Order: sequence, then structure tokens, then C-alpha cells
Amino acid sequence: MTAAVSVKGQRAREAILSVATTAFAERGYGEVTLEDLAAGLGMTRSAVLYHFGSKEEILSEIVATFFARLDLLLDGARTGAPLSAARRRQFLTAFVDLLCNERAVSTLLARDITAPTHLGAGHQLRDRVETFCRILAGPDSSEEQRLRVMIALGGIVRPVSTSPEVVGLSTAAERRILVDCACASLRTTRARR
Amino acid sequence: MTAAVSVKGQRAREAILSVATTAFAERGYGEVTLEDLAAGLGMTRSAVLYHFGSKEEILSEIVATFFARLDLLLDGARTGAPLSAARRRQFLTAFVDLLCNERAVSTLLARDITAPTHLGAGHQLRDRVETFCRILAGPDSSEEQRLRVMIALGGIVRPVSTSPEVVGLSTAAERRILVDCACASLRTTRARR
DNA sequence: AAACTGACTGACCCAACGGTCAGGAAATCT
DNA sequence: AGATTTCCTGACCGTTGGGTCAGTCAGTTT
Repeated sequence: MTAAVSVKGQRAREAILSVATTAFAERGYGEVTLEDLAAGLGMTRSAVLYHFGSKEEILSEIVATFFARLDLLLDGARTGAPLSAARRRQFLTAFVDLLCNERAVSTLLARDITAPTHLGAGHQLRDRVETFCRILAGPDSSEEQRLRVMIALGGIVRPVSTSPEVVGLSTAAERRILVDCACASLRTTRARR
Repeated sequence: MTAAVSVKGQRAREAILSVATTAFAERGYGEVTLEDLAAGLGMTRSAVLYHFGSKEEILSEIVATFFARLDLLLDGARTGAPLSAARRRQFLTAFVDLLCNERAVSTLLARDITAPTHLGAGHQLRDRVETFCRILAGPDSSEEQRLRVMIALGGIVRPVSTSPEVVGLSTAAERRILVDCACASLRTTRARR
């Protein structure tokens, strides 16, 4: 059958996805043209469009695979009751690791969270933020608790979506700091000195 | 003389700036067309272009006035030595207030911090982040200190650039939480229980 | 009343960009 | 060998959107 061919085809698709992901993350979806992608891959615009029917389809696939992984994590942590401190740490650590591994996608999505941008990525994203709140603050979350979740989230997402030469985040120690700060933000008991 | 006229002209400019600011914040600079702005103002594209030479000029002015206010704050806090805890609190409170008052502009800039977007706003922004680091971590900042500043910044900026119906931030109590969490993130002494 | 100015319109231009399509080369199947 | 499929190219098309420009018109100046 067409095993070898489809593998080659798959390879091309993956190459496109890879280039597109970093390009979208660096300059934003709207600022990247199909021409740019093609140039970065040594092919023509038409070739790119052969593998993906449209520019949006590329973004769609990038976002979908990321969300698949994120949902795996979210579904695993979603319980009725609020998490224990230990499990919360564990959850946040896994979350930070995911974002760091998918740093480009995280960056690209971070830009869209406020705006109802292309293919409803913004909407999907806000859904996950919602379940994030439920996991970390419980379903009976107070206003303050929800705010604290947003702060914790921001303290993680922003550094991750900063360029690696500025922030790094390759070592476990650095990632641990992210988790520590997130945990601190979630603590309601005001430990002011 | 043409005092009355220029006042009217000024009024039109301000109206454009106002509409543009919220539009850019909500949907992103690239997604907003001059047509959109004109429609929201009850005038034509040409009228908008009469007051501002180009679309970029509108953004430029929005960003410039914001930066002017931000720089006022930053220059006031820039000292050689690291800030005392009290002054740090004071500085962060002023910062949070500024962002909340200029929430739309903050949102719009938050999107651009990673990308080298239009008129070098990204570049200018990274400059301020840099001085932010110097103020909060001192000029001799360690890697960890810098990371903590980024976390604190993210914990402030992200909630601010979330839509008001989700986060609010109108009360002093809420803003205080932002400051508290930022301070907690900056504390190096790990107060783990 | 004539000249001027500030505010605005409508028509036009043009470059960029996403997407289509007919075709062609190379590999694979029959 | 011939047919078919995969992968890709180059040319073309349509739309969108920023910017220009000549002209209009109300109000002001002189």
C-alpha cells in the first residue's frame, strides 16, 4: 500500500506544523503568511496548501493536539472536592512541565486568550481556564479564590511565553519556582509579615 | 483664531483614540480595520485618516501616552539600591492602579510583549520590563530574582488583561490581592510549610 | 462678497495574501 | 508498459484593506 508515501506525506505535514508553530508563536498567527511558512520549508505556498487545505487548518491542528494533551492533564485532576496541597503541587508541576514542553504553542495561545480570535481558540481556551478554576478553587469558588487562580495562572503562563533567552526554564529548579509562586498565590491565608 | 475649531478637531481625535483603544484591546491591532473604527465612530475611513495620517499613527499615540505615564512611575522608583519592602509595596500598588486605569492599553500591550510587532512596541515594552527588573531585583539581579520578577509581573498583567466581567478589579481589595501575590512571588526566602 | 480653512466624502489605486486550478514529474500499482 | 496516485509547481483570481486625491461644503476671516 501507500505506507512509504503516506509516511513521507506525514513527514511533510509534521515539518509544516513545526515551522508554523514557532512562526505563529514568535510573530502571531495573523502576521505569518503562507509565503513565510513555505520559504522556511523550502517549498512553495501551493505545496503547503496541498498538505493542509488552508492556513487555518494548520493552526487548528496545532491547537487541537495541544488541547488534547492539556485535557488529559485536566481530566486527571478534576475531582469533586478541592485538591489537597500535595496533589495541587503535583498538578501544577505537571502543568508547568506541559507548558514548557509545548512552549511555542503556549506562547501562541497566550496571545489569544483575551481576544476571540481565529477558529474560536480563544473560546476553547477560556473553557480550560474555567475548569482550571474549578480544579484549583473548587466549584464553590469565591471571587477572591478565582482571582487568585488567575494570578497563579498568569505567573506561570507569562514567563513561559517569554522568549527562552530571557527566561530559560530549562532546569527543574526554575520550574519549581514557578510552582512555588503559584502555590503561594493560591494561599488565602494572608501571611504578611 | 481657530481655537474653537481646533478644539473640535481635538475632540474628534480623542474619540478616535478612545474607540481604537478598546477595539485594539479586544480584537488585536491587526484584526481591526480602519473601516471598523470609522463605523464605530459614524464617519468614513477617510475621515479617520484625515485626523491621523495612518493606522499605525493611531496605535503610536495610544502607546506613547501610556508609556509616558508608565515612565513617570518607573523613573520615580528607579534608585540605585534595591527598594525596601514598604516602598516596593507602594511601587507595585501604583503600578497596579495604573494598569487598571489603562486597562485596555495594558491588554493591547500584553499581547505584543512576546512578538516584535508594529512600531516596535514590543521592543519598547521589553525595555520597561528590563527597568522593572532593575527596580525590583536590583542591578545585580540573580537569575532567580529575574525569574521572580517575571512571575510577579505575569501575576499582575494577566488578570488585568482579562475581560472585566471575568475578573473585575474595580475594588481596592482586589487590587491589594494582586499586590500581595506579587510581593509573595518576589520573596526569595522560601516559606514553605 | 470673496478668499480661505478645517472637516469630511467618494472614488480610485495598489499591494498583499489566501486560495484555486491545470498541469507535470516521479514513484507505485496492475 | 500503461494507469494511477502522490506530491508539487506556476499562473491566475478575488478579496481585503491601507492609503491617496480631487472635490465639496460649512463656517470663518477680511
